[in-house]
Amino acid sequence: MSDSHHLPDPQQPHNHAHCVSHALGAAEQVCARDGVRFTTLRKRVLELVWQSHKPLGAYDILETLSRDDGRRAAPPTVYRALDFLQEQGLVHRIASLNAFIGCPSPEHRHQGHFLICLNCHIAIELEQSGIGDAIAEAATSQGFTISSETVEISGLCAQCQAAA
Amino acid sequence: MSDSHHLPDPQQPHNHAHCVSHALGAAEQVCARDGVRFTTLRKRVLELVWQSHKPLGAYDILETLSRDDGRRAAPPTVYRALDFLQEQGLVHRIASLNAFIGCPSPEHRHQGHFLICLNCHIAIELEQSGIGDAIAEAATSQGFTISSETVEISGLCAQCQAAA
DNA sequence: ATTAGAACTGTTATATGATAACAGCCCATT
DNA sequence: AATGGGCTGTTATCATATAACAGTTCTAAT
Repeated sequence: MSDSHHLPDPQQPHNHAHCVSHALGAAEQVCARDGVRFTTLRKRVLELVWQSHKPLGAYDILETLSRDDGRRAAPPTVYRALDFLQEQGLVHRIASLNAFIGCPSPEHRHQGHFLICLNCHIAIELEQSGIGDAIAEAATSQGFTISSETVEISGLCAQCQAAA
Repeated sequence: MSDSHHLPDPQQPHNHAHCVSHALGAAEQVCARDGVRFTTLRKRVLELVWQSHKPLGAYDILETLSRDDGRRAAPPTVYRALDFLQEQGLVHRIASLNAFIGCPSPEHRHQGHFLICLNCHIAIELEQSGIGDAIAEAATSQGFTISSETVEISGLCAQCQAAA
């Protein structure tokens, strides 16, 4: 499967089913490549995370899961699936929101850098931004070795500004 | 009071009392300038946050406060003080740790960018790093208007690497 | 096919972080 | 000295996350 086509801009109206199927397909591939199990539960949780481009709380996922199954799921069920998905780079955690969002390009491991709209709540992952370089440079200048980065920029997206 | 002298490197041994008195002095000034009340409680909380260069949890502060007073303080007491201190730019919140750290230069309002050591837990605020510019550029290119930034880099500081 | 071990999921209980709502106090201005 | 706004105390509760252990399912090796 090729990834050379562009994914749609999350802010624009688009056929979101494509986003979901792309994400699930990419996830299958990543898990197969890495020899880890993409179980039904993990797939369901990833699918729920991808229900929109808005970061989703673990308890929101839990509630949907519980509703779908008719019985009460417990937090560890969801957190373990989310832990797995994070380890595989299939979802990112947004620390400033205590929430999770699907990664649009999980085939290469990376830290997510996000623009998060305070109005529509959509989070856009920056893919080629120069932020990583600036961070690497700052760290190097202090003799600091990076193991993970949290970069979350909140504000107003272009669409919401135009609407206001 | 002049701020033209350099503050000590938090990672190096230093007379930490200077850090604390500098921070409290700066806080007095900022509050006077902005016409807000630097009450005893707010001062105590700021002092506790400055007890080290490690981000400190709200409940850690609460516990110390309770111990000092002999009676049980309640969470809102601390959270309200922390909210105030954040609004004045006197402390920053570290989202990835659910913790708070004193700002070394509160006289000019800014977002903190941090290097956080996973070993010694010291957080170093980057002051002139180019990260802000890279973020501004990325945001502009997307038509995004920034209202706040969370930049938290975790890894190993120079001292801890040398020690290992 | 069988089975033993590892990995995954279920379940209960609890830890940890943060806020809502209201009462009472303090203090600056009149 | 009165008054009103801002600060603090207090109780209750919500929100997020994890520990610990039991039971189930899958995989790999026989």
